[in-house]
Amino acid sequence: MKHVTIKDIAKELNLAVSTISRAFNDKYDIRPETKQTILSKAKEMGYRPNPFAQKLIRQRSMNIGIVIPEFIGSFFPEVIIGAQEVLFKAGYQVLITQSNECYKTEIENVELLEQNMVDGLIISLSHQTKNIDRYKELVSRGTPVVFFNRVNDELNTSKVLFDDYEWAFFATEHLIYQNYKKIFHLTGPANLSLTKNRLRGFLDAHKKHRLKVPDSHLIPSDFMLEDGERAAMKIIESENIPDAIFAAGDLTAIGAMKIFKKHGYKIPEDVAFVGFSEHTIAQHIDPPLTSVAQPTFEIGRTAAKLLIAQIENTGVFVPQTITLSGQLNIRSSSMKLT
Amino acid sequence: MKHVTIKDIAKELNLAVSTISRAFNDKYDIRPETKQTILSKAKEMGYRPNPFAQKLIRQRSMNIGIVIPEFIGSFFPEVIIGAQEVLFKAGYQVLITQSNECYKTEIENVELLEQNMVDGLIISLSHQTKNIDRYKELVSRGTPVVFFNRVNDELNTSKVLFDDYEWAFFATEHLIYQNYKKIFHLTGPANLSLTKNRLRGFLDAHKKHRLKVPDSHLIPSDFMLEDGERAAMKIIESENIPDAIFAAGDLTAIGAMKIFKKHGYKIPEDVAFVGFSEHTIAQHIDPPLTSVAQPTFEIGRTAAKLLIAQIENTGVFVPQTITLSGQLNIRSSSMKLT
DNA sequence: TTGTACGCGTTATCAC
DNA sequence: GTGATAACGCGTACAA
Repeated sequence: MKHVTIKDIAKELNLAVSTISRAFNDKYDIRPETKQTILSKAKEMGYRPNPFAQKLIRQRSMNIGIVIPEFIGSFFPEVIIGAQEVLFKAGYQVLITQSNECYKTEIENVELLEQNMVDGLIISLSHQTKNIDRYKELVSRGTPVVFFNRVNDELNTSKVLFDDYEWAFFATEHLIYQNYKKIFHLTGPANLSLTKNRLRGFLDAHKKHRLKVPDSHLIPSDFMLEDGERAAMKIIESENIPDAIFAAGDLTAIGAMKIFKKHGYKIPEDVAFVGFSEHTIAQHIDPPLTSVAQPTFEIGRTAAKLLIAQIENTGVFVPQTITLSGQLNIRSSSMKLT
Repeated sequence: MKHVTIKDIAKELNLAVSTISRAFNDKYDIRPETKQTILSKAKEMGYRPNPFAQKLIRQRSMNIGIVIPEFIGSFFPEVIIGAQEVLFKAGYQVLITQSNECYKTEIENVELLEQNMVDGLIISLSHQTKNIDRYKELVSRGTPVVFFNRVNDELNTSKVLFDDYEWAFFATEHLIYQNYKKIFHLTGPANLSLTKNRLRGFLDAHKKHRLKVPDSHLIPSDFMLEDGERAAMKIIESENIPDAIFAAGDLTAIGAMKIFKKHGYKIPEDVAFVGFSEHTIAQHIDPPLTSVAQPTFEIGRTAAKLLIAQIENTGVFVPQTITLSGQLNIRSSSMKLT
C-alpha cells in the first residue's frame, strides 16, 4: 500500500496540492494546459487516489452491504451478480455477507456492515428471522435499506418482490388443467410474506375452479430438502395420499419426491410435483421438476437501482415496492401422460 | 453516516482526544478508572471508530480481495465461506469479485481490488486465462497473493491445491476395479495445472494396471455442461464407444451423460461415468454421479491463513504450497451391476 | 498519567 | 487561475 499521492505530484511539478486535486475534479476552474500536464504526469507516476481519504472527507463510504441467507443454489448468487453489476457501475463497493439461515448471524452481519459505514443495505431475511426490531431501528434511523424476496410486511422500506401470488396461482392452475384433483401444498416458513402469498395463490386457483381445499391438504414445511422429506413422510404415514403436490420451494419438492419414489410411487402417474424457484438441479433430477422461474438477475439489478435512488435522493423519500414477473417451466414431473 | 467521534467523547468528558484514543488501544499507560469512564461513556453514546480514518493512518486497508471465476455451483461459494470465516476473525474485510470465466473481467477485478488497496488477494483463475503477465507484475511488486485450485505453475506464490493427481488416479482405478477396460478421459482446460495433474493420474492408474491408453481415449474438453455434450457427440459420431468415461469436471460428465442417455446408452451398463468436484447436483441426477469431493471449506480456510501469514509476516517470505486431500463418492453411475 | 500537536491523503474555502 | 490552509477522524511522539 505504498501509493503515489497528490503531494508527490505537486512536488514533482512545483505546484500546490490543491491544484493537483482540481485537475481530477473538474468542477473547478483550471487552465487546460496545466490540467493536461498534471494528468499525464499522474499517469506516468501511477497515481491512484486513496479511496479511504476520499471516503473520510466525503463522509460517505460508497459501500453497500448485502445480507443473504445462503450461498448454495443459484438464486442468491444470481441476484448478487445482478446487483453488483449496477452498483459497480455507479461506483459503489459491495460487501457480501451470508447468514447461513441463522438469525443471530444475520444480525451480526448487519452490525458488521454498519461498522463499516455502508451507505445502504440490500437484505433478504433468513427463514429464522421473526424479531425485526433491529431492522425497524435501522430504518427509523434513516439508513437506506432495500429488502428483496424474503421480506417482512411490517418494515416500511423499498422492496423488490416476485409476484408469488400470481405464479403460485398459475402453477396450481397448471396442475388443475392436467386434471389433478387432490393437490397438497407444502408451505414455506411462516414468518415470510412470500409464504402467505404462495398459499393464497394456491387457494385462489382452487376457488376459481370450484375445488375445495380441506385443511389436511396444507402441510407446513420449510425450504430445506430435509423439510420436504419430513413432510412427505408425514403424508405417507397419514395414508391420505394426494395425486399432486405443489411445494413452495424446489428443494422441498425434491426432498418430498425422493421419499415418494422410495416408497414406490410413480411420478407423475401417482403423484405429480411442482416446485418454486427454479433451482439449478430442477431440470436435472429424475423426472425433471416443473418449477416457477424467477428473474434472479433482474431482482438484483432492481434492488440496486432502488437503493441508489434512495441514497442519492435529495427530496422526500417514498418507499417503493416493485413486483417482478417470472415464468413456469413445465417439465415431466407434472405432465399426465394419459 | 453521522457517527459519534472521539472528539465528541472528549468534549463530553472534558478530556483530550488522545486520552480517548488511548482507552481503546491498550498499548499505552492510562489510569484504569479513566479508561473505564471513557469506555462506558463511549458505549452510552454509541461510539464506533471510523474504519476509514483508521485505514488511512494505519496505511493498511484490512481488505482482502477474492477473485473467483464463477458463483454458480457450490464449490466456490463454499471456498469463500471458509475463507471469510478465517479473515473476519482476523479483522479483515472481504471484497468478493467474480470473473464469469472471462479473462478481461478477471483482470478488471484485480485492478478494482488494487484501487481499493487490498492488503492481499485470493485468486482462482478463469479457464480462459493464459496471459499471466499482470499476475507476475503483481507478485513482483510484493503484493501478497494466494492462488487456489486453478493456478498457474509459473507464478511463484503460495498456493492451496487439491491433490488432483492422486484423486484422478483413485477415480480411474475405481473404474478399473469395476472391470471397465476402455476408459475415456474428458480433460479440463489446457491452461490449468489441474488439467495436467488429473490427466497424469488417469494415465498412471492405467500404467499400474498395465492397460494401454491410445490417444483416441483422451478427449480435450472444458468445464461447462455444453462442453461435455459436445465431447459426447464427437465420441458417438466417431463410433468408437468407451465403456467408461472419467471427466475432469462434474458438469462435463453430466453433459456427456445426457447425450449418451439420449442416444439410448444405458448408464452404467453400457457406459459408466465418474466426475470430479462433487457438484451439488451430482447426487441428484439420474443415475447419481460418482465424483471426487474436495474439502471446499478447508481450501478457503487454508488460503486465508496462508495469506494472513504472508501479510503479517515480518521476516523473509517463502511461498508455500499446501495440498489437501479429498474423497471419492461412489454412486451408481460407475457401479457395474453384474 | 494526561494533553498538545502533527500527519495520514483528500477536498473545499478562502485569499491572492 | 493558483496557492495556502483547514477540515475529515484517528493514532502517536513529545511535552507537560
